[in-house]
Amino acid sequence: MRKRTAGRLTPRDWAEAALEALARGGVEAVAVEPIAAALGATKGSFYWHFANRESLVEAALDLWEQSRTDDVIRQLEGIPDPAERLRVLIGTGIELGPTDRVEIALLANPGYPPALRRMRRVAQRRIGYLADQLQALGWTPAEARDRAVLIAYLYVGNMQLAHLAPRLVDARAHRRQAEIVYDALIAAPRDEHAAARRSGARPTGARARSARSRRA
Amino acid sequence: MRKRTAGRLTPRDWAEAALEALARGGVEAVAVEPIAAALGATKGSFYWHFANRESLVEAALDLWEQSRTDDVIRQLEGIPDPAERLRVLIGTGIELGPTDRVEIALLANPGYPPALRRMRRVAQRRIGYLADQLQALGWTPAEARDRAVLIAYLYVGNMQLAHLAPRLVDARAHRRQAEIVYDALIAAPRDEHAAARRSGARPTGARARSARSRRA
DNA sequence: GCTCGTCCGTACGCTTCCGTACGGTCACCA
DNA sequence: TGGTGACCGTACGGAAGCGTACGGACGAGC
Repeated sequence: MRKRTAGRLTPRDWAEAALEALARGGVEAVAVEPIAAALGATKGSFYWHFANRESLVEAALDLWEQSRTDDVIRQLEGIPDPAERLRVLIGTGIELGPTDRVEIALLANPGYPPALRRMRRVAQRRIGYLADQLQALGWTPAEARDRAVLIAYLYVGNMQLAHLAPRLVDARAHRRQAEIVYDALIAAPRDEHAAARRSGARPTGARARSARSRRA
Repeated sequence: MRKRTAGRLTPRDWAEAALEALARGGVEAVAVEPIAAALGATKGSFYWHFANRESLVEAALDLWEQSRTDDVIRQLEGIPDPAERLRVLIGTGIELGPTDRVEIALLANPGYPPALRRMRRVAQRRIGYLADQLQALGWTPAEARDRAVLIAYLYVGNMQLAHLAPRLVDARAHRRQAEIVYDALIAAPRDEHAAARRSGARPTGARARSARSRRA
């Protein structure tokens, strides 16, 4: 819905406007004429910068892919501790999830290969990165990968359901659930210190409870 | 793609054909003329049975909703043990997930209220049912609900990613991951017998491993 | 065998969108 | 200050799909 600021439009302007349309209504909403109207321009401008609608969709998808991989990973590079990286990723990831309507829209188009390719790449990079962090925490490569896949499932599922039924994902419930996930799938296999730290800070939490019951 | 069998078509015929279109290409693929062609009929027939395209989409959605709630639950009623019910649900649920392209297609249309309503109902019934089973296993209502939500996340995420990258979900990996989920989120909080049984049957598994490390 | 209601085909207008053709505008540079 | 090329608007043709109008076929009941 942005209006044109300067007199001239760049391909980037069109791609960003297309990304907004993508977030609103999926691939089918990336239509040249409505986007042109939203930009305060006409098709004459569009077909100067792009060959056809297809290339506009691909440009928008590229923008999205980059924001979901490189940008996120670069942002996490500042955090030295892999456990903390995972915490931030789980937290902000799920926090950011509901707002990422583009991904929701993309998950929808089973028959659109360009979107499929990018989703696949994003998923693989996510899982690879998660597995690396888990290995750094002491999990074997095989265990790390299985757990990374499960975390990716949780991420996607949470995003979808948060969008469907926001009540499921209020802040408190989300914190509780994140804690369960952390204890159940992430917590280092041989690092009882961290677990004790968390249990100490939150003595009635799930971890302390399940640990107790397991020792009983 | 079914052809017309008898001379006359029923609304049910149209709804089922629409459901197939829904599975293939999402809501936007539910178009009157193509479906009429697939049925070997024309729009003249369609507009006799339905007021407009909208009502056809809703009929298809109703068909889907029923198959995802009542039908599944009724099928599980035959299993007496709640733990076994959950095992079957996790197993066949994830097994059946990748084939359920309708749900994938529906998750895609954030801006379509009729689909949203039904997805919400399905999600809530799923979570409620899962929570009931978990309570029957000894979890408190609050814990059962959090875990049920997480399992629903896993279900949806698995379905999505299995569709995206089938290699992530080969049978072996899926079995391993299901076991991790079972141990981490489901296994009864006070029932160490079941855990021991599973550990005995699969001594090098994740549960035995993490249990050992937790006792160390 | 006639009638009537059910069911379906054909034909049409309307809208939305894609892509093309072509002419106009404006900055910049020689 | 005239020209050039980047940029954009207008106008058009075509395709796909929605919904309507209307007429024909066909079986059930009288």
